[in-house]
Amino acid sequence: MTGVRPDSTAAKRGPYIGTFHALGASILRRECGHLGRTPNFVIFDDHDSFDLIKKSVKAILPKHDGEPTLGATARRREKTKESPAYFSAKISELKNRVEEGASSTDAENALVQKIFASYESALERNNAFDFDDLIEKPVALFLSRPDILKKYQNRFDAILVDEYQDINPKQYQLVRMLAGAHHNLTVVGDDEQTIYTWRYADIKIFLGFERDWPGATVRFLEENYRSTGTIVNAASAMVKNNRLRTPKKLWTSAAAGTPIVLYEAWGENDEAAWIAARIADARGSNADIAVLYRTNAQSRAIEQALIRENIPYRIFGGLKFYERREVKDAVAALRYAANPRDELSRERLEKNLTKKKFAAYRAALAAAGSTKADGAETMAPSETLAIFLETFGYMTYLEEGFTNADEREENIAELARFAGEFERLPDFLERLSLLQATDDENASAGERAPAGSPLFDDTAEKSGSSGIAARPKASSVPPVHLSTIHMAKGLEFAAVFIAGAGEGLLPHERSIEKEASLEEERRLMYVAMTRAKKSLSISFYGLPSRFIGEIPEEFITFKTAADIESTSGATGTGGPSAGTSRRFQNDYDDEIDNAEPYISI
DNA sequence: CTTCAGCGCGATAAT
DNA sequence: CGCGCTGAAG
Repeated sequence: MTGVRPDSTAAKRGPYIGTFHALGASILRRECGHLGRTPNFVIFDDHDSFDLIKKSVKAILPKHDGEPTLGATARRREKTKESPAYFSAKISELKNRVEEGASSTDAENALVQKIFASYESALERNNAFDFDDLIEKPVALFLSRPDILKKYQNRFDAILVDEYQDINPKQYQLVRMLAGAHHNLTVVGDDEQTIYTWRYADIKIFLGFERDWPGATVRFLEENYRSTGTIVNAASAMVKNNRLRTPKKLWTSAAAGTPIVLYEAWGENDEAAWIAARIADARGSNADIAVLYRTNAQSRAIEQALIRENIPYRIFGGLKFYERREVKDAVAALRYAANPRDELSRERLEKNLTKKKFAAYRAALAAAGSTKADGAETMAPSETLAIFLETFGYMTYLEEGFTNADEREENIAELARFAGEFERLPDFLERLSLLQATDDENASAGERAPAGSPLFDDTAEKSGSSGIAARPKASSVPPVHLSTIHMAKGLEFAAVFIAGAGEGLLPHERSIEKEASLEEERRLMYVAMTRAKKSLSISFYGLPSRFIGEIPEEFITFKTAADIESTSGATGTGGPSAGTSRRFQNDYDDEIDNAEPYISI
């Protein structure tokens, strides 16, 4: 979301550019006093808030322990109702939707409300907000305090929302409030690319724009300036199979270009090897290349293959850096130092690293803090981190307790390096909270650095260069981009590989039953395909994705692992039992290997 | 009261 | 692989 002031004030201040969550965090930083928090509040990530919800559930629900042998049935029951996961989803829904009629039964509702209330007070007690709060709490505040809202309405003379098809009701409520005075609102989006309904994105908001904003001007952009004719036509034909869509006729004046290459692999390692080999061939000619996949776990095989071929890559998202155990421990220590009310972090440290060591840490903090005017909260992050490592004997702990201690130590070192970029602990922690998966080394080169100015001049919101990344790279060729399809939204690459385009993965098995979620998977495939400018390759193993079958044959060149083997003079003339591709495989792929090759185009 | 080792289970997508 | 639970030892 972007807010602009075109007048003289704006010229000085510049536009604010940020995600909804970053904007919300900025607002809360200033206004948290109205919400029972102090400005050093922390932002709990999903994991933290889930833990907190679990505690609320445990405290409120009569525990149904009984016989230990009946654990299986109890578990099954937990899966549906009474489970922390259920309440977590409910609470998130309550925070993201705008109040309408209650849909569940009264009794169920009462229980949810009770746990919700308990969770909310726990958050406040911890001086914390969760992710959903970053939008929800500013909205709630603006509802009760129009005078505060006015201040923010005056901050922006114009607002632009990008990727508008993925806005959710609470975010929309925030936009309506901020644009409420001047109605100077521009939105950009494509309903065909809605891929976040599971985060409560609601396409009705997009479609209702003209109704909500009388006098709005709508411009259609049906000419595609990005991709070759082949890619545009193939993707359009595929996505036309969705029932829920607004008809459009996408076109391009670009040449047809090369056909889409479709590769049937034996298994995920063979697929990865094929992708890596093709990238190795193409490097130099294609400047930017991406490998896109549905689930983060798929990156592992591809990473290994790229390493084998000596191809530098950058991975986006995935097993998030800050979710690793050692990073979480260190961050918990920092959070606690900044915010002693953070019980969750305290408990983590006590449980993982013993209470005794935690007590030593707290004492060391107090000692260090007493030499400072403002206490420990304003220590430099590096300083606090050093105290943590020292008092917990953390490096020794890693070396003694883990086989991959080296890697974990490197992660700590990386965290320390990053911490060194910040002077104030709260700034560092906020950056970590919002950073999440979108770490990007390029930001330090200025490319993706936040271009906007702070929300208000008086807040010292330092935007240090971000970047937590640890991947080998060299050479002048840009590294290959690895990410989920979700994370590639809005990006483009000369060459794109879509990996794992088989039934079960894309569409994902958890989405094939309901039509709506299946159609979202199809839009996901559409997003993936249309990231490519010149060259698109799709690969799979096992059953090919139904979406592949929806691409007209004329756009596709088909290859199989067996083809590659016979043309490269290897033994085995195809057939699923050919053993030569074994060298790419490991034990996990057996079931997949034995599947019949099957193609329906 | 604290700590630790052992076991069984579940694991889409992410700000 | 990372968790929560268990039971037993420190």
